[in-house]
This record gives sequence, C-alpha cells and structure tokens, in this order.
Amino acid sequence: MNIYDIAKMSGVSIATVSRVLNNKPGVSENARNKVMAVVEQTEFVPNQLAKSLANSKSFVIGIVMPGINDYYSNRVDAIHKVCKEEGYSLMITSNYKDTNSIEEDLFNFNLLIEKRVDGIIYFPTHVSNPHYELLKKLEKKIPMVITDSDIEGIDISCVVQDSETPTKELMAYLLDGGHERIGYINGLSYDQVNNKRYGAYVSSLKNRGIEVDEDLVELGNFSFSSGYQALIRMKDKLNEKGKDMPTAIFAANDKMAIGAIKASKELGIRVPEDLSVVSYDGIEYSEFFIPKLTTVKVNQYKLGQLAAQTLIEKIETKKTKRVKVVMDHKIVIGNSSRPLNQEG
Amino acid sequence: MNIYDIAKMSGVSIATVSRVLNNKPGVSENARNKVMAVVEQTEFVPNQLAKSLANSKSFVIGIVMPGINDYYSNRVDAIHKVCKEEGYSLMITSNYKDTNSIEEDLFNFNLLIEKRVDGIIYFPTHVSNPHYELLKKLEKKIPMVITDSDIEGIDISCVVQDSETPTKELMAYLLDGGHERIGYINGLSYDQVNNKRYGAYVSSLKNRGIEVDEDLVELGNFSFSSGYQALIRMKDKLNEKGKDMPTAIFAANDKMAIGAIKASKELGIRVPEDLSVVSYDGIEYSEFFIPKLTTVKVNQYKLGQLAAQTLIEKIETKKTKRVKVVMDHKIVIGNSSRPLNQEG
DNA sequence: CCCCCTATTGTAAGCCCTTACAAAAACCTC
DNA sequence: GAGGTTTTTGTAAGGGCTTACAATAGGGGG
Repeated sequence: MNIYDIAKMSGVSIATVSRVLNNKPGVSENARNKVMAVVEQTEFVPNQLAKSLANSKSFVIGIVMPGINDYYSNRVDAIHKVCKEEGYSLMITSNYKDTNSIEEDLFNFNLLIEKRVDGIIYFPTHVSNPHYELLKKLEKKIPMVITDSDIEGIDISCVVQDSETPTKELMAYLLDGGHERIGYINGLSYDQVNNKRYGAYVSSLKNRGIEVDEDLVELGNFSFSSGYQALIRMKDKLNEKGKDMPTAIFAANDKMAIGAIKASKELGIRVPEDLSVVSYDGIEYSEFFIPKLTTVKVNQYKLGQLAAQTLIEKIETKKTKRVKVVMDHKIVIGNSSRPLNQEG
Repeated sequence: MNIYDIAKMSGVSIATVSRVLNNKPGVSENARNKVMAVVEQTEFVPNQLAKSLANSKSFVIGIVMPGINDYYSNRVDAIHKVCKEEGYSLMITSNYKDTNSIEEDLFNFNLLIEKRVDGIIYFPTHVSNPHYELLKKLEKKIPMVITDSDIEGIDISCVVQDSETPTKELMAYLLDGGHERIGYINGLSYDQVNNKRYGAYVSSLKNRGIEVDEDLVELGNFSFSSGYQALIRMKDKLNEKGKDMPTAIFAANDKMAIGAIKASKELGIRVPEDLSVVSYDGIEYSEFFIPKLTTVKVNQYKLGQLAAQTLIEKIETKKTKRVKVVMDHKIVIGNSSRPLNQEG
C-alpha cells in the first residue's frame, strides 16, 4: 500500500495525495476529502523512510552514550521529551565495552550517520586524544551536542555542569564546619567531570593551607559497592599506618557515598557523628537514604532538555556558532554531615 | 556522495559497488579492490534509509514504554545489547501523559510503524479495553513482544514476571514468622503486575484464615514519597480508629518500602524491631539501603534480554507461534524484616 | 464568446539503494 | 578456433516518497 494505490483509489494523482498527506496548500476541498476518506478507510501509513530519503531529513536524533543506566535515565527522558515535542524520534546507542572504548563510540557514530539521523547528542566520559581526532572529523559532518565535557578546539556546542564551583562550595561548608582531615573517594580517572571535582577538592584544601594526604584518597568506580569497599580499604590502611580516620569524606558521587556510609555503619562509625559524608549528583535516592545525603544536586533533566534544545536549534537554523551552556546547581544539606564541633 | 559517484570513480557499475559494499559474491578481486580503495578514500557511508527502503527492512527495533526512568533502565540496556549484537538499532518512544494515555501509546506505535521498524517491544502498564482493541489491530501488522503483561486472546508473545508465586512466598515468610497483622502499600491500580501482587497478598491472608483489614491497605504510586506518605496516613488512620499498627507491611515495590521505612523512623517506629517491611523489585539500591531490604529480586536485565531475543526470533523466522516466557525470581531476605517473636 | 489570470492537477525526474536478467568476458575442452 | 560453461559486469526497474514544472480547469472582465 503506497501513495500510488491511494491515488488510484481516490481518483487523483500521487502529487495530490502527497499534498494532502502533508497538509500542503493548493488542493481543492473536494480532492482533499476524497483522499482523506481513502486514507482513513485503508488506514494508510506513509513510509517515513521514503519520505526521509526524498527530503534528506529523517527527523531522528541519535544519542551516543556509555550505557543505559539509572544515572542517565532522567537526562535521556528529558531529551526524548524535547525531541518528541519538536517532532523528532530518538535512536539510542550505547557502549558495552568495559572501557567505553573509542572503537565502539566510533561504531555507534557511524551507525547513526548511516541511518541519517539529523543530529547526535554525545555523552562522552573519556576524552582522550583519539576522541579528539574523532570529534574533529565529525564536527562538520553532522550537527552535534556534547554533554558534560567541554572539549577545547572543537567546534561542537556543549552543555556542561560546573563541577568546580559546587565542589568548592561543599568543601567550604566542611572546612568552615571545622573539618580538616577530609578524605576523598574518587571516581574513574578518565572521566572529565570526575577529575574536575577532584581537582577542586585538592585546591580547596590547598587554599586553606592543608596538605593533601594521599592516604585519605581512595579510588572507586561510581558504584555502591566500590564506595563500600573504598571506605573499608581506607580504614584498613589508616589503621595499619596508625593514623586516624578522617572526620569527613567527600565522595565523587552519591552512590559511592551511600556505599561508604553502609560500610561505616558496619564498622561502627556513626554518620554524621563520627564521620561526615558529602557527595555529588543529588540522585533521587540521596533524599530517601537514611541519613539523607548532603550533596550537590545536578539537574540531569534540565541538562537533557538544554542539550536537546541546543541540538535542535542547531539543526533547524543551521547556525554554526558554538554554544556552551553551563548548568546551575544546588547544594543540599542533609543529615549525612555536620560541623565538626556540633554536639548532639 | 552515493554509489553512482563511487561507481564512476572506481570505473565500475553501481551494481558492482553495491555487491562490494554488501560483501556479496560474484565480484572479481580486481573490481573489489578498486571499489574498496575509493570507498576508503572518500569515507563513503551508504545511506541506510535507501537500503531499508529497497529491502523493506530497517534493522531498527522500537520500544513503546511508559517513561525512560531508573526502573526500566536495566531492561532497556539489555534490550539494546541484544539488538546490537543481532545488528539492530533501537528507537525509543515513551509516554508523557500522566495516565500513560492510550492515545499517546497509539501515537508512539504509529510513529514506529511509519518509521518502518522491524518490530516493537511494548511495556504496557494499563491494560484496559481500548488497549486490547489497539493490540488486536496491531497483532498482525507488526512483530511485537509485550513485557510484564500477558494479554489473553491476543496473539502476541510476552515475557512476564510471575508476580503471584513470589508474593505468596514472601507472605508465607511473614506469616510463618508469626506476623498476622500485615499491611499493604499498593501501587497504581491499573498496573497488571501490581494487581497480581495485591491479589496474592489477599489470597495469602485468606488461606490462613485472616480477614483483610482495609485500614491496613494504603495506596501509593510506586514513588519514594508516596510510600512515605502512605505510612503516615496509615498510622494516622489507625490512631484515629484506636487500632494498632500492623507488625509487618508488604509494599508493592522497593521505593515505596524505602519511603515507608523513612517515615517509620521519623515516627519512632523501628524497622525491623517494631515493624517488618518487605517489598518487591530488588532494585540495586535495595541492597545498600539501611536496613537492607527483604524483597523479591526481579531480573530486569534478563527480562529485557528475553524480550529482545523473542522479538528478533519472531522477526527473523517469521514464526507465528505465540510464546509466553515466565521469568524466574529470587527472594532476598534482608534486615528490614524479621520474625515477630525474634528478640534482639 | 474570447482572453487572461489564478487555482488545481498531473507528469516525470530525483532521492539512493537492490537485484533480476541480459550481456559480455573469461575460461575449458577438443 | 569453435562451442559450451562459468564468472563477471552492467542495465534498468523497483522500493515510496517530494516537488518543479507543464498542463488543465475554472473564473472574471470585456
């Protein structure tokens, strides 16, 4: 069933059918009615592939992301919503290699380009040199927006979180509260956002004249259990060296903070009485965890909206000006932390 | 840039180019090399839209889901992984109307059909009469697999959880532990899975000769805060009527259980000492929440895998036999519950 | 009733592929 | 080298749509 059939059945030409189907002017009321009647009766569904082919426009937007997980679900939901409102569909590709391999990102980009998506939203985590080369090649091939990473020298708009300011604010909160021995549970080292957070942690300490103690820094991978284990490792290591536990810990994300608090409880360390734990992300759980987390709430939903809007604007206006959108943030003070000298 | 250009540049015909591009036999080594050289040099990317049009096969699978959220992310991730391995891409559509409106589901189905996806995975929540009509129409139009709901009289394969057995097992655990006043925090009433859980709760009580006390049943909407509020409402209502709180509560999902536990703590009700809370889903967070939840772990990842495999098999073999796959489950006993008579 | 202008309609080419079928080339055999 | 096979190659039609442009119909004025 195609427009030739519809044309025949309604006694008009395919051009007229096409015009009716696309609500274009220049069709008599009579012809329009005849066509509509046949379309309804036959439940005809035009073939978008053919349409896209003829128009060189697919009305599909692609996402290249590290994995479809709870961390990204709000962001993707927002992207989908905006796309839908603007008439676009969403094609999602994600990366299954452990290392978020560049090969697989490349594969995903090619897939989307072959499918002739109108634009791509990229959630990079790594930004290595080969990524740079890859993006450099893509920058003029297809409209694109990057989230979270701002890559210098590449003409691609981005929507990013300001990772430094909130980290500094939260560090100031701890330091002002009298904490000086502040540990850190770090995330994966290739992650640009993560590294900025860590960098701000280090500089916050230095600005107050506090030396960074390597023994207070543990590495995790953003998961609950890695936070759990990181805390246990930290405790063991400090024990061994005869050092005290820190009075506060900054975890690079909420999940690791939760894991660390769980481990603390099991080790008899009370949070926040003995140990303040603060973190980053403001995921939904952070509010319902007991204790409620002190964290930086990043509005993933808005981040997704902005990314989609930026991309669609780029697609539709063909504007080439690079835009950098910085998300606002919000510090949430919960019950997982408190000033050092507070009684209670 | 298209195959005509490539043909011209490499001095062969488009048929030969097409054969080379698709690794088809019957091309001389010489011709193949010439074409490959040009393809590499020009970085030519064939247009999948045209290909799909010519082949009547898009290698795209669509999902119609209620919303892209953390609950579904594992399932979607698994679907994507299987699709990718089998050479399919994924197009996601979700429903933004509060009520998961049938109109929007219909819109999404039409969108995917217009885009000529090869098959659809549907995550229904409602299954009302209009849904039935809709699916009845679609059943022969396009290969489809439904998750979670088994709809009688419709020739569409499904992958479902067994909601009743695990609920009964968990109820037996509570009842065997001496609990008799067992409350329930229900989810949304249109959700088939939810209703089966509730039904099993009711029948478990009846089988032990326990009357269902309506005052012990509260309604939530699966969110943390609805569980939180449900518990507070229950307490207030029981207070008013001069009744005791139940000794255990079955929450229709983990999030509501967590909300309820949070509310309990705030009201001075100790979990599990004063109140056992059990629930359903086994989300990642349930294990790291304090206390660790007693819950039914549903393997969302496997569910997604099975759904995708079932669909792809249907697409590729054109088999018409309806299949019903039932997921296995696992009861996880955590620290949010305990036998009534246990001291501690 | 003729002429001109506008509104409507249809034809055909184009978007980029695949593939059946015909044609040409290469290879064997005797 | 003729005759027959097999392999390679190319032409052209088809998949379903859009749209420029030509053709036709309809309307108004004189």
